[in-house]
Amino acid sequence: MSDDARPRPVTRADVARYAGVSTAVVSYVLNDGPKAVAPLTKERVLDAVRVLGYRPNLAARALSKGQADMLGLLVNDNRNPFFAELCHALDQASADRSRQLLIVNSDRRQAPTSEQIRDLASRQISGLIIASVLTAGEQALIERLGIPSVMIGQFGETDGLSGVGVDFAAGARMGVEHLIGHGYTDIAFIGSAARYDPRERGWQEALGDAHLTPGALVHTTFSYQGGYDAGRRLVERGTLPRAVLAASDQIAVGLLTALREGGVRVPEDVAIVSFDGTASVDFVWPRMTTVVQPLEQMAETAIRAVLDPDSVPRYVEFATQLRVRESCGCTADD
Amino acid sequence: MSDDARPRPVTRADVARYAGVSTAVVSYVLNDGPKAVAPLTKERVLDAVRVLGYRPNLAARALSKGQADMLGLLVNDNRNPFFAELCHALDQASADRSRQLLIVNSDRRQAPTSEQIRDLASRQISGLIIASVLTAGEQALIERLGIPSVMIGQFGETDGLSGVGVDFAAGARMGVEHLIGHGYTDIAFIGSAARYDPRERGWQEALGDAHLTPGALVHTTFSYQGGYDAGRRLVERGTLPRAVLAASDQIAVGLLTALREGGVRVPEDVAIVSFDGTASVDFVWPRMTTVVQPLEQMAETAIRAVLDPDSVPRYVEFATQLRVRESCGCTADD
DNA sequence: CTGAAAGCGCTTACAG
DNA sequence: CTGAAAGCGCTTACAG
Repeated sequence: MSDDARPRPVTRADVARYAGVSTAVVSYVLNDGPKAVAPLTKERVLDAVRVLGYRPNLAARALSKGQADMLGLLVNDNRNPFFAELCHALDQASADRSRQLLIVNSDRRQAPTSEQIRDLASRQISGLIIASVLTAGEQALIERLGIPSVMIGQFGETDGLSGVGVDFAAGARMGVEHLIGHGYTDIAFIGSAARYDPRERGWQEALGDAHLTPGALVHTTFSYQGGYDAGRRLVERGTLPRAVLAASDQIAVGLLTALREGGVRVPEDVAIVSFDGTASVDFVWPRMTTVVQPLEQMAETAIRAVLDPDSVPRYVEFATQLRVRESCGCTADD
Repeated sequence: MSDDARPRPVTRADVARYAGVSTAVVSYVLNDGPKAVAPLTKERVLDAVRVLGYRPNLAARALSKGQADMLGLLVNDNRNPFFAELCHALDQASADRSRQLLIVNSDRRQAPTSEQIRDLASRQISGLIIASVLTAGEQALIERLGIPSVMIGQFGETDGLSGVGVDFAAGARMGVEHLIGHGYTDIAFIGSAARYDPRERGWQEALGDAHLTPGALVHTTFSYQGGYDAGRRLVERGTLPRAVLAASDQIAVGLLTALREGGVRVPEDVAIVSFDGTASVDFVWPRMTTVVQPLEQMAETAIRAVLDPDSVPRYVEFATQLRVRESCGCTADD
């Protein structure tokens, strides 16, 4: 229905008139403050609200309070399965706190991130969650605007902003140690070189502790295509590692495709452990053993960090968990 | 940075004072109307805006205009790859029209869809895009609220609301005809029974036209798990079809996993064509031949339908396109 | 072409 | 415990 004839909406004044009180009292009732209201008056007001089907105009409320009940989320691309799950978890966590999440893809055409940040600010958002990599200038802008904000899923602490993440290095160690437990000694790492990745360090350390020499180190992009390209390179090189730790599920899936295409069997020829624990890798074949990030908890913590900063440490790091499937060489009934 | 000390923001009054004009003139300049402004005055205002770094308070604007520059999107679960791509396309199309998209997952805990619709309305959204199945009551609510709205990606026309979709039946026919072209005669369909699916009809018709008897018809849910379950059933039954049309990419991926797990080769034993054309199925092995929905065009049209209803027919149906890969039996260099 | 002013629907300090 | 009133930052009909 594309009819523009909106019915005149019920306003607070209507409710006040119906209940025989002032609009202030209606506010006191609806907001549970800042003044107390006599029980009977309260009943009358709630009744009026019910009868008239009243809903506060949230734009008016936002103007009046100088703050909307919306939270911004900056994400590079919501289609990436990991970030899709993160968006979903954050949306749920926001809703649990009666906030609407404004998801902004920072890969939008012709929209510099700094513009998007300013736009969110002009919408009076009461907090900002950042799930994409920012420049120093963008971080400074956020601080200048004074928006409570938190980075989620990034590496380690960031000077200006508070953050929620996982112990990437420990997670990677866990993955590599599992591969070592299978008896593999030639274990490669496929990840990104864009920034220093603690997963790479975890891989190295686990191998060092086991007195193994590091296998191939392949740098690529965080995408299916990146994993695929890395896999092709390994296949063409002719010397395949016995096992691989992939820095993300997407890389692992691309790798898997390249290996199969090259006639390489997984896990018989090359075993894989990936990172993230998205649902999608439970439906590839062989099913992927993966280091799981606790997204729900991370999301819940991030929302709290933004709405109630003092209740959360400046940097919160969660532990990961290994979800064992078949890509590592375990069998379904291990 | 979780500091709540927001700097006092620059308001329209500041700009007016700096430029030596009234706030009305500032509005005329910024909104290009409704009154004309002398070129020199305009320059002075724009200068003031630049110097002061002024950004309009969008909550105030929304209150004043009775309409926010935001569009709502109702989607069942943004993690589903197809809907993730749809969200992304709609986000981009909204941004192209200077609107912010408010994505609402209708699978939120304890949040009836009708409440979510009312909530969006109270935020003064100027339009609603619906990518999930609504009850009659929910549709009626939307009409009652008078929000311009459009359904996207659903089956055929819906009485009340306008819509944008694809010709599902023709797409399915195209997929089945491709399989027939490979010489397969035993072609199954895996889809959902929740509502009548035109893809099922397209499958039947294509077979009928080729004088083939329909293969197995398997009803399941639209998910990886649904496809997996359907695949297991086929494998356990022992009589595999020679080819399958899957009603969605997710179903196809789940099916693929179940088949491989059962030692069935794709496409040598069972060929698959799927529906949707999401990016993810280009990175399974074998890569999936799929019927592609033109999401960008659909998204752009849906946004237009909501912002400028008269420029778009009440129901717009796009054609699909076959993306040929290897799961159907074609070889990489076909 | 420009401005003074009312109004959008809330919140909240202030007074009673 | 309740209310009259100012104010949030815009837009826009009205007057000049």
